[in-house]
Amino acid sequence: MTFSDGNPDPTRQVLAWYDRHHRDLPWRVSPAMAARGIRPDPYRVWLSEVMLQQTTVQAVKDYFARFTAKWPTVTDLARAETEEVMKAWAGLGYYARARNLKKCAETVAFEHGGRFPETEEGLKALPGIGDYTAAAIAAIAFQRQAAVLDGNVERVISRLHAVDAPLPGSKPLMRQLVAAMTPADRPGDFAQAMMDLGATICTPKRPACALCPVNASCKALAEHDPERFPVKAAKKDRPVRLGAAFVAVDEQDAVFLRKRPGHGLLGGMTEVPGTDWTARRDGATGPEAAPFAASWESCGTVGHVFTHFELRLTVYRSRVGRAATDGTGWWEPRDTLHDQALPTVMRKAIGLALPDVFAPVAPAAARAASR
DNA sequence: AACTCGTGGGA
DNA sequence: TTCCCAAGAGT
Repeated sequence: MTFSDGNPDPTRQVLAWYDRHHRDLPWRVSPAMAARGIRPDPYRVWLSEVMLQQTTVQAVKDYFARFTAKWPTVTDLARAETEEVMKAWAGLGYYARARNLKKCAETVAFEHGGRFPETEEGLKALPGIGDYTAAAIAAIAFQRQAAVLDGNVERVISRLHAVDAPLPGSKPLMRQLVAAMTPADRPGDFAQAMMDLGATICTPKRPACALCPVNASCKALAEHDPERFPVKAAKKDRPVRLGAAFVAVDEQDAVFLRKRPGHGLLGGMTEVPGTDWTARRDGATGPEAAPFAASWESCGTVGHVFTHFELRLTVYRSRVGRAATDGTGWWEPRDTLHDQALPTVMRKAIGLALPDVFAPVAPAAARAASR
């Protein structure tokens, strides 16, 4: 089949490329299996899609394996303790995803009889499932002709059509362009093909256009500057915030931990006591800011980069009796410390205070941050 | 519509 | 070193 301009149908070119060059991923049903009518488990599709939100395939693989081993079905996950889910998610980031994951599992298990809705609209009504994830599950798990638009597809589409309008404003246009390409017969394979193409060929820098199945149709390549796309709005600067963290250790090497509020930054995760993180350079980051009196000893500073600010956290350590602490937390034995729902920044802080508990994380970055 | 929300890896 | 960014969602 050819179009009037003489180029092959880009949709079929993309699918044919996917048949040969698709990535093998733990949550994926290969195109050969899909052709034989094998359908992926909607639970595994959903879990992988949520984990992959703004997160690399490499980072997701281990977490996906642990989650599916521990909770093989959505009902298993729905019955789990929320704290156990937060512990299993610790280190993956964007912790609202874990809270919504649990809520979504409960809704599916207890209000939908353990089955996921099969339409985009039904899926999007669930917590943690937005435009992209709803379309991806509908297409991949339920063979619905849904237009799947993620960062990879945005790059491929914006280059194919040389979309000059900047993201995110150009998203509706791009969704329309994807919808026009999405086939009725293999919508799930097509979505995954476009994402694989964006991840392996149509890359942000130095795309391998010579290997691209749709290079003959690509307007950006014809203009000799594919890297110009997608055009994006200017990003804001990342301010620095300062704070202090206090690692209290008792006679048995247990560490005093607290639970953060269930919403906002690192919501629902575990922490060591500390100050607020403020932009003020004259803010209290010394031992006088500690939640309880002790002979606090400075351990140095850890740096940590969040999405919209950079943190420099001064870390203090003290050996204290259990009676010295307030009632806002608990004492966690050092043997079970690494199983807690501690986000990476807290592991860095504890690692600086107690190098034999957590290996110091990213020492180079920590040194840079302390300057 | 513009902010908030993590982390690690690659160039 | 610094920057970018990776299968985005919620508010």
